[in-house]
Amino acid sequence: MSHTLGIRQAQKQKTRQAFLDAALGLLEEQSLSSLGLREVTRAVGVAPTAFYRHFHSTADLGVALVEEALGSLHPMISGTVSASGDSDERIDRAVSLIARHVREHPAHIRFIARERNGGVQKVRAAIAEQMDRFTDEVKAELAKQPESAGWSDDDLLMLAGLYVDQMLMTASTFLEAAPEDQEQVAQVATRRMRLISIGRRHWLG
Amino acid sequence: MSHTLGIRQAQKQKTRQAFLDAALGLLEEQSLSSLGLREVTRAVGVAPTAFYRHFHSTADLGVALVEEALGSLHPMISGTVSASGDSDERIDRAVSLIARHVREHPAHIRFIARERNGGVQKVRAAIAEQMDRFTDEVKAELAKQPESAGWSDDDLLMLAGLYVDQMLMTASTFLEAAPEDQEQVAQVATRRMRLISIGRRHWLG
DNA sequence: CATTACAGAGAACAGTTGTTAACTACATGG
DNA sequence: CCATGTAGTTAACAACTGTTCTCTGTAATG
Repeated sequence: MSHTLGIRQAQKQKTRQAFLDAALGLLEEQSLSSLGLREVTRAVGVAPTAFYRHFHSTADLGVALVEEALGSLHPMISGTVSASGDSDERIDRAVSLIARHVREHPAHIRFIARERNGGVQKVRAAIAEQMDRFTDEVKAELAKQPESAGWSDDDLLMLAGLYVDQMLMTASTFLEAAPEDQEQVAQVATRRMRLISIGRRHWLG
Repeated sequence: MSHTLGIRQAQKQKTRQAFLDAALGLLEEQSLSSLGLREVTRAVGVAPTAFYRHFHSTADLGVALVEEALGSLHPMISGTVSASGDSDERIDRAVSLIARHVREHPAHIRFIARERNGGVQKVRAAIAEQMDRFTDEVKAELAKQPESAGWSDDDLLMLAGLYVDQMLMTASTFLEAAPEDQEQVAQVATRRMRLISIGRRHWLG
């Protein structure tokens, strides 16, 4: 299917990745709508014009970052929902999975949380689309569980959305909390999830 | 207490308000971190240097906007929690209060939702502080209700935070939804709140 | 081996940015 | 009524922005 690509395309992808990495770094202290093209090329160590070989605009770069960031989030979310064990164990595992992901990819989380409501329409749309995708997957996973017997599609979607939003908010809270507060953030997040799970158990009837 | 202030200070406050209004308008299509000082003065119709008579920087302007936006949100939140009637009636009323607030102050909601995780540290901090204030008030209101008998302080705070976050997210969703989708957004938000309320009822024991 | 495609460099453009200093007009307080 | 304080103006600054056009080196192609 995909054979080893020539040293030319390889170098190009390498540079492109350097753009993404540099941008992600710069976006820790600002929003995408204030990210300048020259700023990025300077950080990469390349001429301003080289930017155009890879992206039409910084908004385009942002859309590419959405793919990367939410791509890395994908396995985390699946792992979160499909864990085995009883409800409390599943929740604990989910929260610590989130905590780990934030530790390993802080810039990705920051970017998504920031630009989800950010000033660049195309990026907001890209994030919304991917999050809808996630929600659908979570919904499918939830549907498999015995607790979901008798649930309508709409209600399952509602619950899945609630979980997904909660996960992103939890991740973002981890990100901004000082190291010594991480444990408390985890506890509050756990109790939130637990309350939602209880609501789920008593939803019908 | 506050007698009529001189025509001089009155004019100053008027100009200051013009800055806030203009900025809020400009921020519908960008984030605070990309808002330029000259951009704002141009929109107000005033010389760039006049800006410094009112704010140190655009970040400062942002902090002032937080006060204004969350000040307008304040009565809405109180009204939301302290409504009378049974649980479902209260939820319906809360959701339509939110919908109305979004209709009347869209720019405020957009600003808060956008800058809550935005690129300007001082503004993020100001929003977090005010939201914590709100959460405390909601917690106090919840504590008065009979359903909260036997609840610990920590759990009440957890629940209050869950409600507050949910309200802001609902508001932001209303904002981005097309007019014809507003009703469905309201329904999903209602069901989310209902599920949380059910979780609340069965939290103990 | 000759030709082509193309990633990146370099220079230049008009327009923008934040900040400074010295100014003007005028409401206010003594 | 005069002296003072101050909201807003004007002009100028160096630095920065996105974009265009031209050029160079070299991997890929036949």
